Amino acid sequence: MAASDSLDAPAGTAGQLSRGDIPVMRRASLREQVRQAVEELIVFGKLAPGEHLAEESLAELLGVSRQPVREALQSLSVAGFVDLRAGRGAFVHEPTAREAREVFHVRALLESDSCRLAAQNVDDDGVRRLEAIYTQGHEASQRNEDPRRLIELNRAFHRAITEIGANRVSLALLADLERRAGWYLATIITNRAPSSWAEHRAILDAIAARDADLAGDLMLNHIDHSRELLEFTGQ
Amino acid sequence: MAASDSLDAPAGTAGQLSRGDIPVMRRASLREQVRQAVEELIVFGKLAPGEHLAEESLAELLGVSRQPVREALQSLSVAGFVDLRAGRGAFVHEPTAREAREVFHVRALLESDSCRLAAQNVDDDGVRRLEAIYTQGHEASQRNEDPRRLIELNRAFHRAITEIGANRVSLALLADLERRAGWYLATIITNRAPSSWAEHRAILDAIAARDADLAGDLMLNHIDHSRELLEFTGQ
DNA sequence: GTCATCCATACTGCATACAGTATGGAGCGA
DNA sequence: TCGCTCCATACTGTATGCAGTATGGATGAC
Repeated sequence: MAASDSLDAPAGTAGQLSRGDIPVMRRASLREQVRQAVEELIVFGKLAPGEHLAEESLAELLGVSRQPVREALQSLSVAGFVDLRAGRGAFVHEPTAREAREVFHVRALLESDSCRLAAQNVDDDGVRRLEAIYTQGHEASQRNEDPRRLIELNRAFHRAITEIGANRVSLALLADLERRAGWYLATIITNRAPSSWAEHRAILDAIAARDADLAGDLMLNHIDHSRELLEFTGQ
Repeated sequence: MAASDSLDAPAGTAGQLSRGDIPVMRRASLREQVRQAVEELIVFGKLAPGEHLAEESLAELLGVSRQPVREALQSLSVAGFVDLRAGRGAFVHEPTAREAREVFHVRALLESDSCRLAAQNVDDDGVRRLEAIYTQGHEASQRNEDPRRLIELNRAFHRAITEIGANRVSLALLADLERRAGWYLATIITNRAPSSWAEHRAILDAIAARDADLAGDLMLNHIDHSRELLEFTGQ
């Protein structure tokens, strides 16, 4: 890391340091902390779909004033976790099976494209990074480790590909879609497909071979295939 | 419309009316009005990229308090029109050529998919609606009408297809992307391709024939093709 | 003249205050 | 018993107040 290099240098030659090289713990804004807290409450089911989120009571619960709570709720509204009814306030969004399918569909589109881009942009270092995650995931999967770890590794693999694809707009959209998808998985989706590391292997090979079309098609099938295995409650 | 039907009915039988059938002018919230006002100021170049948007002065300019301005700025930040720097406030976002390309790319992806869905979902009424817009656009284009009307018709055609495609998640994302794209077109893009109604004709035919794959491919080429004709300033 | 330090300024982020409105139930009449 | 009206309540939307911090220029040291 550049910062530690500079720290190793003799005192007085710290001029190489640039802004942010030595970050200090800067507490995130209250509205951001509130946002994360409320999102977790929703994702973990502590706040049920349809529930009215009164600003005052939420503020008291979290030990802050209404203001940051308001702003957090508006942000969560954009992300699809709550609905704002004019004059009524915020209510926990009630996801439908249709909506879940749509989110997964769009996610498949964007990830497939990112995968295509990744195959075009990837360098040897990127391939090594993917290999490392794949090995971890493959082994963890075969050893039947903790499901949460498996999910985490699965996400890591997908995110790494998206980052190599390097379309920041797509990256930002996918971040939101993934969090929504995670919520759906935790609530209205009763049965999820196991992540297939055999398919991941094929995708990785296509990327390593810089075969963009193949990589994109494989990823599309990979996600759409798993989507068909999902079972939705309701609708 | 259901409302007028009911209004034609004899007095006293108004029980058929349901919520919202007779909407009254309900002023949008201040934060929403501020949001739109500031977005227009940015899109029309009244506020230059990089400019600092101080809450107080904006509030005074618009005749409201800081509160709705704050909330509007946060909303505009999510939409990509302003950047929020912690402790510094809001600055008009400075779009790059790369970012513009990425937005157009993602837009092409989503619209192409919507087009595919449209070809699967469309009914005869939908085809007629597209035909009507096409005819208008084609003729207006041949008569070389006001560029703003041409742009409007072009948008109408694309939006109609997206609506027939009926993926609401995609629809919402595209609405945002289109507004960003409009801004880029107005600022950093110096030369835009004329909308091709010949290509629109082919897309419409594919939808009418319910040929989803062809429709999707045509739309992808249509947008990606026009993207290549764009010339960007900077970067 | 150059550089570091200090401070006045301006503005954000959060808290509080106030006015207006949606809502559900009590009360009243049929 | 049923339905309408009216009102108390609770909560949102907006305004204002206050404390903390980033910034740029003035001031002084070298």
